[in-house]
Amino acid sequence: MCAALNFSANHLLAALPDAELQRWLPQLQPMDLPLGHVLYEPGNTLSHVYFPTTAIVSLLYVMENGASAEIAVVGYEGIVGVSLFMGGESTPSRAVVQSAGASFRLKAQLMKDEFNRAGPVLHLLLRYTQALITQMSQTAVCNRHHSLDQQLCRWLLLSLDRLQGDSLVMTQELIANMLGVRREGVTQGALGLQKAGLIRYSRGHITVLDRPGLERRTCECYAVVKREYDRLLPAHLAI
Amino acid sequence: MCAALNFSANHLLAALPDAELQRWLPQLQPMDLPLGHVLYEPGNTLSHVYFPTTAIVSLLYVMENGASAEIAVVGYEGIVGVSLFMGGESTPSRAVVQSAGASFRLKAQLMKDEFNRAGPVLHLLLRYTQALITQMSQTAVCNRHHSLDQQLCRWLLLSLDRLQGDSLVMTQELIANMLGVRREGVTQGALGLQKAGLIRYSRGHITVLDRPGLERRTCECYAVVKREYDRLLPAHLAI
DNA sequence: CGTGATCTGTGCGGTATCGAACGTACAGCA
DNA sequence: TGCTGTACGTTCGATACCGCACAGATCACG
Repeated sequence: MCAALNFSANHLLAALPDAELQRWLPQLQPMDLPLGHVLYEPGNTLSHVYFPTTAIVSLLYVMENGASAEIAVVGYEGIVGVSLFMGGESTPSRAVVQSAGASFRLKAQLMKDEFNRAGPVLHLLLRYTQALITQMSQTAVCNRHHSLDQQLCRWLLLSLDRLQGDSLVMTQELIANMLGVRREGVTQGALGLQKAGLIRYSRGHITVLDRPGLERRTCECYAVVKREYDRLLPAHLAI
Repeated sequence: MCAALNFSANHLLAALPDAELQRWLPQLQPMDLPLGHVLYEPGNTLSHVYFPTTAIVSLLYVMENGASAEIAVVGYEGIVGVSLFMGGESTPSRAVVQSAGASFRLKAQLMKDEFNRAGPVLHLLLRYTQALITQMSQTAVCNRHHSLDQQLCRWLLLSLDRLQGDSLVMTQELIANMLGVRREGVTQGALGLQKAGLIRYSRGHITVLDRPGLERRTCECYAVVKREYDRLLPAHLAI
């Protein structure tokens, strides 16, 4: 089956017990997410939650002066819209599609009802939320202490983990927006990585050539987040 | 009644419905938290959760090289140990008492049992957790984009909100640890604030003289977090 | 096949923060 | 009264990143 239409390509959906799955299936609405599509805006009440399968979504904070910073990234391992079941219904951040692809979505009320059954769904979603919290915390630490170069590696690895294959469609300008740095800074960093033979890129297409090399070059933040995702959302959730 | 022994000095405890409160009361153990006391270490399973009343607790990440960064701060409005009910039982961060004071604590198993009743306690704690998420996200943004000066103001305000009175016991060295900057940087910032007549300090005692002045000088991050706490944990939770 | 738009590379000055070292001042204790 | 430790102030060179300006390079499309 095409991954885009296979609900179990999202690990949270794949981890649902059969009973829940049967209830959800008719309500799960496949939805393609084009690059740059905004899933929610700061302060807006969510109408749906999204379960990416091949898409990647960035949680982004945009400041008053227009500068921005990525807070976390969500792919096939997660769900976009945790604030819905956390009780706030909205957040001060924005969710933008960082890499085009497929997803499923579920109506907000339905998601809340399912969550409030207080069964396995609740615990699954909360464990995911804790993993997300770790990613956000580590982003804060990384922003404080690590070089643009290291952060670029971390960002590439986090994206790579959420993609099939080893190439991503992403301009340096967009990466700069995510990292909250200048485009020129990303150019310098990417040049370094290319000269070191770790990546190859051209006009918005990046291919990772040496993943272990990237892992050696990045800061500890990547490993911390990875380890915590693996711990909280173990392999038996895999497809 | 002395605030330190009044359970309702913690806003989450104060917001408990009567039924829960009666169950909890015999189990709520008052506990003084001295400056620097570590409530949990990264990776360790939590034995208790803490409800600060007059104490302030920092969630801190300590890197491999010893550098550190504060991720969030918890006072009378919150609870230390959300990972317990989120399902992870531990986090990669450390919880340290930033300002000595009182708290109540509850045994981990008890907290989990209460949470799993899936009643008002669950929703209250999850709303608080979302507020905490906002604080962490905003810390990430602030670390990326704002000056040491602005962050110092933000930090002072966040601490002040969690204290009675307008003075705190805190050396510049400790503040530097929290913010993840050099002690000299804090000295410069504090000098500026003192010259501007916003604070007065000497040997580990800081008094805020002009709170509105601090609010004008800080970045938008403080207001964003404050607004979200007010929204998610509204005034009727107040003492 | 050319033209404009997009993406990437480069240079230059400015600034905030770092890292390290050292000087000063106050507080509590013997 | 003086000693000792802790807290705060100052300096200086190094550097990472910013803001701006502009120059190639490649692609999409008419």
